[in-house]
Amino acid sequence: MIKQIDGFSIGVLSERSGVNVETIRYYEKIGIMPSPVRSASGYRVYRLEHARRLHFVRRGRELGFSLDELRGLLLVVDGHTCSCREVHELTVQHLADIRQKIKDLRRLERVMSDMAAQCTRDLVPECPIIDALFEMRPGAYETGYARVRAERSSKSK
Amino acid sequence: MIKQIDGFSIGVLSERSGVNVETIRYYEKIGIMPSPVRSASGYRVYRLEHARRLHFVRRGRELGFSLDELRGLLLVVDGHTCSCREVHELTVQHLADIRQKIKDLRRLERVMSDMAAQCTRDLVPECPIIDALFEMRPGAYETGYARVRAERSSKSK
DNA sequence: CCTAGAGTCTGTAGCGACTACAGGGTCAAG
DNA sequence: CTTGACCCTGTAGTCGCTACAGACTCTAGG
Repeated sequence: MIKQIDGFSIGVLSERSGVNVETIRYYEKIGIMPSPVRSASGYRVYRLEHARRLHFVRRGRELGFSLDELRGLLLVVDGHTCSCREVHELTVQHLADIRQKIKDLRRLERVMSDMAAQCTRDLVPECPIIDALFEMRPGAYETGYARVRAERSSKSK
Repeated sequence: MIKQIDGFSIGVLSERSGVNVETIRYYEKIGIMPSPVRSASGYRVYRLEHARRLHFVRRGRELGFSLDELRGLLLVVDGHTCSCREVHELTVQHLADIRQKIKDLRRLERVMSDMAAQCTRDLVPECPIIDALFEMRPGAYETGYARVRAERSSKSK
């Protein structure tokens, strides 16, 4: 049975939470983590509540919340002003972002695997991957610019 | 029929490529884009080859290549030292990264949507989303740290 | 008791990939 | 000749850390 009596150092907190020592100090500096009590020699002394909070932050980061979003969530946590609706909204928005990102990455995956598949590896001097990167897909970037360009060109002619 | 006679300004290149003016200058500074000829008044004068190259870079960025990776690809492009194998390797590695990212995001999506679904929105004072963030999943972070922590704790006892 | 090594402190600078000014010069239209 | 859009350089800011430098403190071994 391990007795964790009172406080522990930043190094222990770091190991316990898996968050880098420097990162913990950084979190303190930007107000994500509260300034803990200091020992006589100026060392930070943490308690279980800090570990709990830091775990919350780490978990939130893993789930892709920005530190700013976490700050908001922590306000809810701290102030018991549990405006559950806001939290829910943030979560749903975040979820939508994730789904969009997945969609984008899937499209990307398709393009990349096509590119890789076309490569014959050293058989021809031309590289289809390089070519694919150079290739202009019409309509991709010309949604708004083509017109402006045409105007410009005819004007400057 | 539009005649693009000779050179064009950074603004035109920006519109044409969809890359920010500042970003183009930044690319020049870090050696991704070559320094173009200057007009008498010091304005950058670009040519089609620049547009082509910038398009390449933009496309690569869209596909998630880092500027450093693109630098490598551009070396291949420039030096005709088309070591196709390297390009292919880079692409395959990149593809693997993308697939991993998709996997991670899917897991994330599941967790997030579970969290959102559990939320009863203002019915109870406890917020299941917040709770979920606080919740310690055993085994998630304790792969390497638990042992170390146990050692430390028993040592420092 | 002394010393070596590990841990901690503050503060600053760096990363990637930009973006946003500030404070100037230039150019074309009216 | 003025106005406004464009361009120039250079620097500082963004996000979320990470990596020092240079100093202090603590602990275990000899």
